[in-house]
Amino acid sequence: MTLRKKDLGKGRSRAEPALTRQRGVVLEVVRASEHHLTASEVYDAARRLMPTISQATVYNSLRYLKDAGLLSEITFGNAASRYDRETGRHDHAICSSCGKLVDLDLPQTIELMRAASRASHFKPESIHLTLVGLCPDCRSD
Amino acid sequence: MTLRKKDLGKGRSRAEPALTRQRGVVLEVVRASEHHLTASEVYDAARRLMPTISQATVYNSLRYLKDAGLLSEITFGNAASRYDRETGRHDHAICSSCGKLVDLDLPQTIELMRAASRASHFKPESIHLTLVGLCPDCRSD
DNA sequence: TTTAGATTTAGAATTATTCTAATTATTGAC
DNA sequence: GTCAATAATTAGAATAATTCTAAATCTAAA
Repeated sequence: MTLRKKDLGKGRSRAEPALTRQRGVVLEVVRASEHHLTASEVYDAARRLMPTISQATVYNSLRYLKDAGLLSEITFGNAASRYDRETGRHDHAICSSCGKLVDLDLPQTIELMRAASRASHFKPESIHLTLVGLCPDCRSD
Repeated sequence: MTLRKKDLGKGRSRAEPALTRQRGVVLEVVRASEHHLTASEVYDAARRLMPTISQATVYNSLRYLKDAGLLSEITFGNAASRYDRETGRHDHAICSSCGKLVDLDLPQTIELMRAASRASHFKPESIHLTLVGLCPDCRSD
């Protein structure tokens, strides 16, 4: 995926700036965090670096960065999306008690993608696996 | 899970009606549908059977029925929840083009639950697997 | 330097869902 | 059946997450 110019083939070429200052800030915030921030948490942190940045720009930037493959979005249940600096395919575990969300990597998941594709007759694009359970801290309530 | 009386062990027992008329209507609507309705679609259909039912009651009923194990809730991305008459553990496939959502059953998923539990050290409760791809109708756009 | 198109901004709008307070229904006890 | 307690329903307000709008600003290319 190209991040800079886009050749239109005819007429004047379009301006397409790369990472703007605000997008850079949003990316930095996500990259700097140990855990997976919500848009609202990203907004709070970004404002500390750039006090004039707007909420809409944070949302737009998160979408842009996700589409550019520079971060990924995690959704679960009806909770707010969280953003992950990890962009390779991976799985998640979420604590049903405290909400803690961790990344994990199960090589077997990719096999299930093929099995799911066979069973559904869908042309596979991605697979999403989330374990729900009690995290180490919460299992000893 | 008991759906009727609850014995409190001391003092006066609590009133706890079983399936009320409106809950029955909501359950019927979900059971009657081939696909997976959103709360708003359930509300529309339920109103045809019981014109005075309120939006809040539909939400409350869906939650009640889910907790009672009579239907299940499907969430994906930031879209509205969908409700499924299928209550046993199963997986889903969702079309990235038209949004079609289908149930599927992969026996292997349960093994991944154990693997995920081992990798994360979470005490496993449930596992959620969703394939994203192109449905048969959309793969030939 | 000009200009087309992209980006940002503040704030309004939308959507899904939950909450509130008043009313109604149901249960179990008498 | 009547009564009191509790639960459920209702309409509408409130909340939360996200997207949209329209105007202002920036950027890159000509």
